[in-house]
Amino acid sequence: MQQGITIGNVSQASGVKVPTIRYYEQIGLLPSPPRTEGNRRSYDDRDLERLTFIRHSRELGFEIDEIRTLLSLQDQPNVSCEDADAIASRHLADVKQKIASLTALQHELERMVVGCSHGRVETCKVIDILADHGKCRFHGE
Amino acid sequence: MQQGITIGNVSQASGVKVPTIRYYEQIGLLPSPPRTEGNRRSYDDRDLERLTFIRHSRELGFEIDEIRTLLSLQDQPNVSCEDADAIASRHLADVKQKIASLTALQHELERMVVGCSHGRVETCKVIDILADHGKCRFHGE
DNA sequence: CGTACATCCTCTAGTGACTAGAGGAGCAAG
DNA sequence: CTTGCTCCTCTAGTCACTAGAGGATGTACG
Repeated sequence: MQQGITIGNVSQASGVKVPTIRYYEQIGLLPSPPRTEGNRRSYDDRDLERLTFIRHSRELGFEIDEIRTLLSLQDQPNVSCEDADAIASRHLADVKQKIASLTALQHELERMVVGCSHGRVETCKVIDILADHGKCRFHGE
Repeated sequence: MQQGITIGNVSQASGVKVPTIRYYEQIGLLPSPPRTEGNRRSYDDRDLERLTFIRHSRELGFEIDEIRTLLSLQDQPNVSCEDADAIASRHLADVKQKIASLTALQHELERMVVGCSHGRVETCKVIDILADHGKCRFHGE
């Protein structure tokens, strides 16, 4: 169990930037670590794990509040994982929805770009479609 | 050419909320309209078109600065539409990238949810994968 | 032991694109 | 004339950071 890791090293190891780590501490997502004589933050392996968990969760698109819940669940191994399952499932539904919406958007943008006359603005499909909602097939989100 | 439209009506017609219209004016995206004697904003059809253009562009995910460019292009029908094409193409590339990333994310979340034991946290795949980056197949954006 | 230089500290303010709310004025209908 | 709606300005809050100022501490080298 390593102790006394500096913020710079825990940042490197976890992939979370130094100011972000301090920000997480400020909002209470990461516990305030003990300080050295010179007032520097002193982390241990447990903090590194926590930060890695956070970074990974953020990469997967979870919000800070969701991560708060997930972290507290992680600390209680005997509790039902129902809540974690619910958070992940809801998030999955969001992601699916977003993909559907973005795919519709992609088709619309393709139609715009392909239809572009590459000439003057007057005959440009890009501007044309944006100006006239009726010509657009995208009604997503 | 209708004139003297209230902010409420132009909001209804364009689908842009009243405070958002005022915000667009503040950041210079929409020109400041003339005022009535009672100091109310007085819009015309041209403003409505502009707002519709903006709303539609926002729905398609364009940023305000991009919309600024697109709007100024729309006002110059004889200019080459190269710039508009470039903006749309770049945006299309972004969207494709985002879809790819979200799709990878979707698979990872599915793996988490499906693998969930629906029992205690200790054996929960959701928490497990989040905690251990090595078990995750998602490494996107 | 001195001196660079890297790393750390706190604090405030800025980002994008709005949204919420306070506190007040104008306007149309009954 | 009053009720209730819309409108006005202004400030501050949202989310998840990021940037920068201004200063203290720690470390490597000569």
